[in-house]
Amino acid sequence: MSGPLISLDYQSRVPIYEQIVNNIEKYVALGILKEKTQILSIREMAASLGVNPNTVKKAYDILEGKRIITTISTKGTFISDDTKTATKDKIDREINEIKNKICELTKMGISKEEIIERIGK
Amino acid sequence: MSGPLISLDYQSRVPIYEQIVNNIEKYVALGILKEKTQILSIREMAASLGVNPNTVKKAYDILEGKRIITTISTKGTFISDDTKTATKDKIDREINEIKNKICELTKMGISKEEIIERIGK
Amino acid sequence: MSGPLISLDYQSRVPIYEQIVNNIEKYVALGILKEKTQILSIREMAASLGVNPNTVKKAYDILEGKRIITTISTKGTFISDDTKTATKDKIDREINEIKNKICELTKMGISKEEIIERIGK
Amino acid sequence: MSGPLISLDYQSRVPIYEQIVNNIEKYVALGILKEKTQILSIREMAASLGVNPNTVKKAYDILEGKRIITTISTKGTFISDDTKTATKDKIDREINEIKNKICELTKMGISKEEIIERIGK
DNA sequence: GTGGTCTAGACCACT
DNA sequence: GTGGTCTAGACCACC
Repeated sequence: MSGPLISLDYQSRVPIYEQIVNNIEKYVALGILKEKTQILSIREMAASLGVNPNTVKKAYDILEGKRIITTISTKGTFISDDTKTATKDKIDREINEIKNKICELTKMGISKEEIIERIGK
Repeated sequence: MSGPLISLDYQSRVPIYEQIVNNIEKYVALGILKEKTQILSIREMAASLGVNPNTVKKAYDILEGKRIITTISTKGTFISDDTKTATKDKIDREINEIKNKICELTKMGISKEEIIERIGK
Repeated sequence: MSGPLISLDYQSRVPIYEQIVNNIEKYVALGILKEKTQILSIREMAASLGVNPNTVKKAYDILEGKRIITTISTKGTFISDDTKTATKDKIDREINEIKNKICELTKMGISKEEIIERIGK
Repeated sequence: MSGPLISLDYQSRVPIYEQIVNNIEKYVALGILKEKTQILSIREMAASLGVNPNTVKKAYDILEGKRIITTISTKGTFISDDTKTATKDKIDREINEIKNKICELTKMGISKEEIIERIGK
């Protein structure tokens, strides 16, 4: 079994397990990982990334807490039946962060027009 | 001597000294801390925040490296004479992050119009 | 041949074979599965639950040990002639667990009256 | 620094880290561990229980997820400022479990009076 | 000293 | 084979 490429940055302050979480979250949001799809087993994922299985386990635990994946012992790990809420949450969070940043910029005296112009098309 | 409120999040992965740096950088960019203004001494800042003076020292060292503040022996610590470049850098970084986030959202299938609408005015 | 619905929770820490045991124990105690009734064969049960026959085998072995079911070679598997002791044991265990829980609640400062009220009728 | 005794059962199917969670949850619900109290550090707790620090870490992570404790890096671990909701949740769960058990018993043909009688006063 | 992360590897139960 | 737990111990940043 294979899967989409997960990219890790070992220099980042973001821990490996969280990068794995973010990557999978992103692929689910992008629709690349579809509901009920089986994903790599902990051992496979660990081998493919060159990290320790425990690190992958921690990532999977967090994803399970976020209801993005479901784990069936001795069967494997699967994308949840319903990923819509999780995806919606992620989008909401992103929109909010953009709002905050724009808010900060306007407080610094940058006009909305200027922001839009600088962001480009 | 007092100063604008610096907010610390002890749960954050961002170290305290860096949060202090970010806070002061922000207040300078916002024009709340103006050029040549004297800011709290290391000891005062440490006391007001309830953190170790070494932590504040580290923050001030970094701010000095970024030429945002200047320490004059026996006189105290002051916002630099020229904060324009530092502010410009910060704005550039913010704009870039917004760009990235918008890029991610469009990849998730959210149209530019929808993003604009959801951000509001 | 069919039978009452057996519900499995793959997320539970309780192993599948034990969940099967508990389900059948419960149906016997409830009188839904009556004495001398024939139940599904290992293969049928396995197929109907979508689990491995070995898992069902293990459950049936345990039930047989508890004298709740009896297997007659080439004939099939049946609820035992006498299920009263098994049922009585199960009730005793339940009562005990309720006692323990009430005990914990009172230690937390919840009065007997409050517990009774909150449980309802 | 010391703290209330935490009892572990190594034979139990309930993992060590979860037993630690349950113990601390219980002490908080009982009011033995009060809000803002500092609890044993990961290393101290590990030493006092004779388990690995990672096991304690996992327990503390879960408790933090349940907002029962708060961790301040380099400072230590503390009972949350507000434990009322957590305690209320725990009580609600207990009540619910009692309800379920009573429900099962009545379905087995045990009358409410009989249950009350057997539980005792 | 504190917590946070990660590795390496073991053992277990379940299927 | 799978996931679940646990140990032992390392290294790190922060304070």
